[in-house]
Amino acid sequence: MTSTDQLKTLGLKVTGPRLKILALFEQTDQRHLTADDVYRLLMTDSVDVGLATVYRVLTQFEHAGILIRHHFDNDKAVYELNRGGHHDHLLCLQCGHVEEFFDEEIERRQHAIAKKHGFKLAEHALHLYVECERKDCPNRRKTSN
Amino acid sequence: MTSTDQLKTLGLKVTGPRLKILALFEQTDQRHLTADDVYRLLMTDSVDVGLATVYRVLTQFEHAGILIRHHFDNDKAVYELNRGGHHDHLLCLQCGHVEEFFDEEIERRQHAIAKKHGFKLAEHALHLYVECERKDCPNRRKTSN
DNA sequence: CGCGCTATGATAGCGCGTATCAATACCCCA
DNA sequence: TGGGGTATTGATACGCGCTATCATAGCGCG
Repeated sequence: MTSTDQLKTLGLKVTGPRLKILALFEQTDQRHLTADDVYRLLMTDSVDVGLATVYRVLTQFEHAGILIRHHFDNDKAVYELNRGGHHDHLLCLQCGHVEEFFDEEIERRQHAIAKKHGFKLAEHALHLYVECERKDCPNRRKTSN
Repeated sequence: MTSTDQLKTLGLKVTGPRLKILALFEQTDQRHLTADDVYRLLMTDSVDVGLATVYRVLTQFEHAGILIRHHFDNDKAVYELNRGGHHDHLLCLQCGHVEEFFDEEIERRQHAIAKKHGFKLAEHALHLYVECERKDCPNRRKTSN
């Protein structure tokens, strides 16, 4: 399915900015991008999109299920393409490197815990903050600045 | 140990605002307070403390280990008294009710996962967002507004 | 008690994100 | 294919949580 069809299917009008932003997430090797990252990357590609539009499109894509939003413990939200498989995140405190993982048992216990407390689990956030053992942390910073 | 001694031990000058804020956390039944919560509660007790001081004291207390700071998925940070036992949080999406839990097995697996990926676990955040089954959610909102 | 130095309070500033609103671009239909 | 109605865009003002600034106040040591 083309990006155009994808947007139509979701009931979103097919516009330049939306196509450009979607293409960006599909092409870049950066899995996790902030709104500002997106804005800058578009700029460097000489694609002229307003910052407000970037924010709007990102939230629309999130509601449409195309993107997933995360709030790692810094102040900016990051978005990643929703490829379907749920996972949690492991983040290096030194360099900001992000890695993904999934643990069946943890997922199971989360549901059990919620149930034990009399609630129904709706969603969860599990962030493991780690430190690279090496001083010269090999990973590049993920989010700019 | 008195609050005064506690502050001295930590190398913090014993001042009115610091004593008042510490007393607040020790007395209130609200385990999790935002900076604004603290500010308002002091106001209603006719204790005149500037908002800037509230923010400063909270971060000082956090660094000193008296308080623990959490960023639940809303925009404001909340603080709770550090009573020593580590725990994670379960939050009702409807009413903002906060409950605490601890799961030995999840803790264990978190360390194992970090290790498997070649990192050393420094800290973690695990938030379970749940929904009260009942429409008339019985729990009061925890953070004001 | 008095002095030095830190803490405080009022307020300006900052960063991320959202609301506003006129101008634009998409899409439908003739 | 082109015109018109409506959703989208972009520039910018605003909101909110929090921090920086700086003159004044108050803690505590001698």
